Amino acid sequence: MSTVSRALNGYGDVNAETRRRVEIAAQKLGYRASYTASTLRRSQTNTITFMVSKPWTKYVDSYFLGILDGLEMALSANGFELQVVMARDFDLELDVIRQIVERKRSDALIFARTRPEDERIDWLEQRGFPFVTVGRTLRNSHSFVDRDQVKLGRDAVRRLAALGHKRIGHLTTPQRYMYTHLTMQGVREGLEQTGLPYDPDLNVECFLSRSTGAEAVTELFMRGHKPTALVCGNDLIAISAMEGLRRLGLTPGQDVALIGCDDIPVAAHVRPALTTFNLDLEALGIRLGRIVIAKLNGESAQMQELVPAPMIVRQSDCPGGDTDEA
Amino acid sequence: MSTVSRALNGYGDVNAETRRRVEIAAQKLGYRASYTASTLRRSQTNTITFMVSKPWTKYVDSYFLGILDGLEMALSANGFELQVVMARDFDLELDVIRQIVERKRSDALIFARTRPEDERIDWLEQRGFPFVTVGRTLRNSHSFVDRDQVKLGRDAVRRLAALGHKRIGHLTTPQRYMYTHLTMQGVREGLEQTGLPYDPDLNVECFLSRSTGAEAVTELFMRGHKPTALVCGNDLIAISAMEGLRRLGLTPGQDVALIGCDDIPVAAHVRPALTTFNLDLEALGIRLGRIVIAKLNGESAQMQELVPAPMIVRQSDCPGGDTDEA
DNA sequence: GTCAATTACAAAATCGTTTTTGATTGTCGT
DNA sequence: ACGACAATCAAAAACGATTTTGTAATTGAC
Repeated sequence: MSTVSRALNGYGDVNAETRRRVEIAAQKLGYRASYTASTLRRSQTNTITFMVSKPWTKYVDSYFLGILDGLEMALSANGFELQVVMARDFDLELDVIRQIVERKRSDALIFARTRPEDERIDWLEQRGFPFVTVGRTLRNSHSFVDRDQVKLGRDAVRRLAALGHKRIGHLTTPQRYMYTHLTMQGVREGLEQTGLPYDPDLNVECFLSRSTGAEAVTELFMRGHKPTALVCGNDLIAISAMEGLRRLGLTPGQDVALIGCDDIPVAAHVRPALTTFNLDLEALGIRLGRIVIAKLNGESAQMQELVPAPMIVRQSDCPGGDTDEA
Repeated sequence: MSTVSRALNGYGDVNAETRRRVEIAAQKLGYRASYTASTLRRSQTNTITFMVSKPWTKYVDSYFLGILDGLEMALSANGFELQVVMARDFDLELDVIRQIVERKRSDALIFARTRPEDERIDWLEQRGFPFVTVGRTLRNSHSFVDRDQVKLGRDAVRRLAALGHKRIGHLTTPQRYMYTHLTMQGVREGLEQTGLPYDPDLNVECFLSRSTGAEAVTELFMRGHKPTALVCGNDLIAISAMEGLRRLGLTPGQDVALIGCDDIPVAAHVRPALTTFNLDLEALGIRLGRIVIAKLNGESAQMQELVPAPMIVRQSDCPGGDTDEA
């Protein structure tokens, strides 16, 4: 029995001939070690858990799936299995985490959509349970992978400014999330660098769970500060904003420039084709996997990586008619 | 020890006072039964596994996530946990399934994207492992939930025919999948019912993993059979097809009518707004969960449910200029 | 008051592995 | 020829729960 175990797990102390015999017997009998029993004995699950949070419904589109794709690749290459669990509501997130950690269901945890102050991170740090996040927090005391949101915001504004725009609106993602704040910071920096004034009234917060870009545009124009360009927190917001502009009798990509974010599949196919920021989600997932594995191998240092988000220029970012002077 | 177990699991044979003491002690110590040990002893995992298959990358958008949302709801309400695993490639699907079944990681399996002849189903049926699929097969010998694809294809054609179209193209999803064949059957039935001839040359197969609608349109028009309307296997194909039509100098929703499928979030925001078929993925997930639970409770009958897919009429299905007679 | 039944808890067996410890055999050097 | 050592394998302990079986105290019936 013990010999079989050692043979199948490739340990020493077992004759080559014996090992072979064990292997063909296992093959013939269709024997595989019970995952449960194995996990119980060696106290590690060989499983990494990715928690996907609300709102993760169809509106977030590709975001999680892309990451998971890369992550699975990195993990399975190292003998780990990827498990995905979902928290149906914000309130349930911590419960889900506790369930996993306290019942010892996983070796490490990964989750995205970090908040500026994130209780999930506090809780995990306190217990010393290994985890990595997609996204930063205010403290940044942990390991993470993130897109360079600040640069992204800066780049968007600088491009629009270079095209001659003077009043640049920002349809932001929910301020609950840290990445929104980083983007906003980038936008401010971009304005500063190009000598444009920062006007908080040009920001409107949108939801992730509904296409609220159109409403945001209406709101923005009703306030009276008519922007000639819009930085949009994601592509869906941008596409919905186009709709809102049309309702106001404006032509998106002609009267008002738009820049989206994420480069979802339809971004290239809408009219005008959306200028946006791409992100190699799969690569991000792979990095995530590498960091987790390093952590489980005893690497105790914080590993923090920022990945670039290149701009994909299409047609929606038209030159800016400066309506004040023109 | 045994008393503690029975107290915490709510069994009899334990004094109310003792139970209370156990509970507060557990609370104070933060004790939770190890999932692994518990699973080993009672030989059931209380976990249902959903396998998501290739291509499941960003192009499939919301499909899986919507189902998972509903499924999680149904399962957690019954004390089951949902686990998601991914097969990175078609070849790996069976391996993943074997891994789960043979290593006893899960009580039941769910997966989508069934094929006309599906070896996964054969394998599972042979071992008697509980499973439910999203989608049918040629034999339909198992439990499933599916959208009424035939009716969907029929409805699409009938609507277009009623609008005066005589040559209706079909940009199909990959023929590898069963649902594609069912839709095609529906399209044929629709043509029959409206007295239109069926011309296989008006079908073009598209990919899920890339936006190939535009190429398909080019192909179709190069063949010489210029359709005045297009039934598209999914919304992304439809939106990409619009692009292809424009390249040919045609105006989608005016020169050529389009009907998509799935009602992805942007469908309402593109120009022309896409007429498509909706599907309540969450409800589908809930049904899925109910069936699985019934199966685990010893229900041995095949449970097969078809859910309707209502048409969402927007602007892309314009009246048909019949170019032959006009 | 005696015996059976009930209640409440404790002890021991069990689930299927992995790991530790123990035992047997053979080899080698001196 | 003897002990040391290596190579193999077998036996037993351990992982942390649940379930079965056992036991003591209490209750109830006659």
